[in-house]
Amino acid sequence: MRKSADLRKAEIVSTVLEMADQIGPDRVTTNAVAKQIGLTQAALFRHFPSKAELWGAVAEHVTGTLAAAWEAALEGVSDPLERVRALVAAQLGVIAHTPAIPMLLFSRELTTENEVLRGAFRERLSVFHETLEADIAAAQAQGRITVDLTPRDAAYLLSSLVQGAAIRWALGPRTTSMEETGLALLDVQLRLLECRKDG
Amino acid sequence: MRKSADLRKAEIVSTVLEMADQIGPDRVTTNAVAKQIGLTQAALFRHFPSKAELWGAVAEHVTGTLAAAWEAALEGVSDPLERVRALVAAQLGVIAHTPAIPMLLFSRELTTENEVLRGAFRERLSVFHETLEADIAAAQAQGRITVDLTPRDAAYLLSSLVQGAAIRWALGPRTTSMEETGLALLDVQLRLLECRKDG
DNA sequence: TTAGTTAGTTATTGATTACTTACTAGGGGA
DNA sequence: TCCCCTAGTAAGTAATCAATAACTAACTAA
Repeated sequence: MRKSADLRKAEIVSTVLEMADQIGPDRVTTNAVAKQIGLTQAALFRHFPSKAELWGAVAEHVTGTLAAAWEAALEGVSDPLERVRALVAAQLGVIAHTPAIPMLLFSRELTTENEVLRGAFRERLSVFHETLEADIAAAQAQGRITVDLTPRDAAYLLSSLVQGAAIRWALGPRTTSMEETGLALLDVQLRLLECRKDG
Repeated sequence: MRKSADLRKAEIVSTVLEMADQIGPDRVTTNAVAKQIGLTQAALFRHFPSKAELWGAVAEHVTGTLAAAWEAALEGVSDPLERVRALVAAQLGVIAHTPAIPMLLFSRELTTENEVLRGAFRERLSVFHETLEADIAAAQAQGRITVDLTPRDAAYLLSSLVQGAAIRWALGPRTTSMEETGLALLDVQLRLLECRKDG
C-alpha cells in the first residue's frame, strides 16, 4: 500500500523504536525494518538518505516525546513538590511507553557512532535534572523538603530512581508495571526527603 | 610472542572488556580484538570455539569479579550499616574498574543473543539485592534505619543509586571519579535512611 | 487526457562479519 | 638431538550488512 512520505517516515521511526526494544538497537537492520513494515529494504533509503539519518530521526522523536511529556506534566502545576512528582512520573511514563530508551542510551548509534546524537541526549537529560533541581530548591525554601542535602544531590537521587526502575524493568521479566513500581518507590523516596513532622 | 593458552585466554577476555567500553560491546569483532592483541583473527578460535563462548567467558569473569568484590568487602564486617556501605562501595569500585559493565547489561550478546548469560547476570544482581535487603532489615531491627520503608524498597533505592551513578559516569565526560561521587551520594542517601536523632 | 512527481521494486554492489581448513613454527621433555 | 604437541598463520568461505542503479506503477494537477 502506497503511503505519503510523512506517514511512511513516521511509521519507519516507530517501527525502529519497537524493534530496538524487541531485538536490541544494533540488531535493527534496514532489511529487518523493511520486512516488518512490508517494504523492500531499498525503499527505506528513499525516505532517509542513510541509516545514520534514520537514527537521527528516531533520536529526535524520542527527545521530542520526552520534552512534550515534561511540558504536559508541568502544565498548570505550580506547587514545587507536586512538580517534582509530576516530572518523575512523566519520565517513568515515557520510558514505560517507549521501553527502547534505556538500551538506546547505550547503543552504538547514539554513542560511538553519532557524537551529535549523544550530545543531544545528554543535554536533554541535563535539562530534566536542572528542572528537578530548581523545584527541589523551591520546596526546600518552603520548608517542605529537608535541607540535609543539596538540591543537586536530591535531583541525582530521584533521577537515579528512574534509571534504576527502568533498568530493573528492562532486564527483568516485565511482568509488573514499571510505572506503578516506579511511582511507589518515588513515594517512598519523597517521604524520606520531606521534612518530618514527628519527633 | 607465543603464550600459554591460559594466559592468552585471560588476555583475550580482558581485551574484550576494554574494547567493549571503548567502542561498545557490539563493535567488538573478532578481527578488532585480534588486531588489538597482535594476533590473527583465526587465532582467537583456537582458544574459544565460537564468539558466543568467548562472551560467555567474559560474562563469567565479570560475575566472578563482582562476587569476589562483595565477599572481600563483607570480610569480617558484622555491623549491618557498615556492611551496607561496604557492599555499595564495592559495587561502585568494580564498575569504576570495569566500566563496560553497564553497557554489557544492554548488549545483544548478553540479552537477545544468549539467554543463559542474561539469566546468570540477573541472578547475580538479585543476590546483591538480597544481601543488601537482609543487612538493611538487621539495621532496622537495631533501630539504626527508619522503619518508614520496607528493606526491599531501601535496597531498591541503594541499587538504583549505583546504577544511576554508573549511567551518568558512563555517558558523561568521565572527568570526575565515579567512585567518589557515588560514595558521596551514598552518604547522603544513608543519612536520609538513618533514624534522625533530632525532633 | 496527459505530463510530471514520487513512492515503490528488482538486482547488485563492496565491505565486513564469524568461522573453517590446511599448513607452520617453536619450545619442552625424553 | 630429535620429536611431538600446540599456539599461531595464510587464505579462504558463506552470510549479512548498508547503499546504489535502473526501472515502474500510482497519484495529481493542469
